[in-house]
Amino acid sequence: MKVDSGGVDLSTMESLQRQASRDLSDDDSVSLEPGEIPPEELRRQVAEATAGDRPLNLEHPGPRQPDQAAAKENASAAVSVSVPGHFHQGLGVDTSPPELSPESRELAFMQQHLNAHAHQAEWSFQEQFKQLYEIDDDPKRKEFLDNLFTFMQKRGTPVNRIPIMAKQTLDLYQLFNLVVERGGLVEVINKKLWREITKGLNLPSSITSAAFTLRTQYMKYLYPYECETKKLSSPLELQAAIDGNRRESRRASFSYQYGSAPTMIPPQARLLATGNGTPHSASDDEVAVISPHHHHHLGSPVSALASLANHTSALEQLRREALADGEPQAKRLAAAIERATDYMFAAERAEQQQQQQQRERVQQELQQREREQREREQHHHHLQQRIAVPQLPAANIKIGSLDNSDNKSLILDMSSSNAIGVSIELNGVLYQGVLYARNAVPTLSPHEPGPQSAASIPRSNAV
DNA sequence: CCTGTATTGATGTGG
DNA sequence: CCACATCAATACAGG
Repeated sequence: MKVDSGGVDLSTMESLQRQASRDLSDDDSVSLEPGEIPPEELRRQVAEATAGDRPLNLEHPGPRQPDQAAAKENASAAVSVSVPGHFHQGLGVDTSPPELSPESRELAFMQQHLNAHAHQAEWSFQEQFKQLYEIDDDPKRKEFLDNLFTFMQKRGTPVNRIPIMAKQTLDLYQLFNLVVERGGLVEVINKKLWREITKGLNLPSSITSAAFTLRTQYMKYLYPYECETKKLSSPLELQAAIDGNRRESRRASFSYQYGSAPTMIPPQARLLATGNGTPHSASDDEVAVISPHHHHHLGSPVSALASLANHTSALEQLRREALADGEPQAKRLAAAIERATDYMFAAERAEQQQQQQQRERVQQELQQREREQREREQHHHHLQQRIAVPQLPAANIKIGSLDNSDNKSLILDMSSSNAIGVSIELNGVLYQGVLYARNAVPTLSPHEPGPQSAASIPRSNAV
């Protein structure tokens, strides 16, 4: 009934999966306890299923996506062995342990680590990966996916699920190619080339929101990689492109979150998304201290934004709780948090721009001073240091006197990448606590779905 | 059951 | 009318 994307009949896979789910209940060979199946056996089974000879009895249909079988319970055993990087390797060959690239090995390690704590949550993920690898035989696909997943893993936003579109796993490889062919995500948005992309992906036209969905998925799963490997655009350009398309009067959202927090930032906190630039809106009685001396492991704008968004989502939670309170004071607190959030993004963006400029300056200056050795060295050193300034939003953000009328203060300790210490003083009463990131960045926590839940842009993404 | 999240598809809107 | 943005409906997972 469906598309043939890339030479492989996907309907085959569907029926295979359906049958697999049927077999689930009455085949003992796989419904073993986790750990009982020797790796060789698992690999063999995966290979068999992969080769299409016989369905892998590890699936059951999920009501939401009947075609996306996702068996957790019975599949858990297989999971620890079948790491994404392996699937293609095991394709119809199995027998000997596949040669793994260092990346794959790392991935494997991490997955195993993860699975040790989360057998359950992992199968659908594995299944989705398998499908993605199997869409066709193109060796470049394997290479691309390996690189992509490794990259995402390293930057702290591991791909824990494959997006679904039109009841099929979205072919990230194909999507990436199609977009890059057209000059990258920003170009595609600006030139409105989504139609071509959806055609290229054989997506049915019934998905009227295809353009939007593809864009959001791309931003989540592929854009960082595009930035890294193709350097076709910058996040700021992307934001500008999105803003350019945004409809008037609609609520702007801080769309580009780099695979992190959902978009529940209140409208007031979104001046950044409105396009007219600089963070102006903060009232004079607010003070934001942004001190970027916290070194982030990746030091890229990408991770900085992700981290920032993490923090922000926690803040947003706080804000809502305050809002839900109903007390006038709490409401004002909520407003204050909004402004704090606003400030954080503003500051972050400003800082990134600044650093971009610095980098450019560095380039120029380095060329200029080619001859004057001594001076050059000084500058070099100096500028190197400036480059090295980490881009994490802030170690400490302090907003004082948030309201003219009362004495309040909000202090955010963001020195940890996974938690925010929050101290709020309201009329002499001190409220204090720690907000833990819901999507802890590099931590492989069993139930923590990394980017997938976090990065989603779709609507009701309340944290 | 409730909440959070993911996905789909209807509807609205600007060009 | 097309192409896209937005949002409501729906459904699963986990607490």
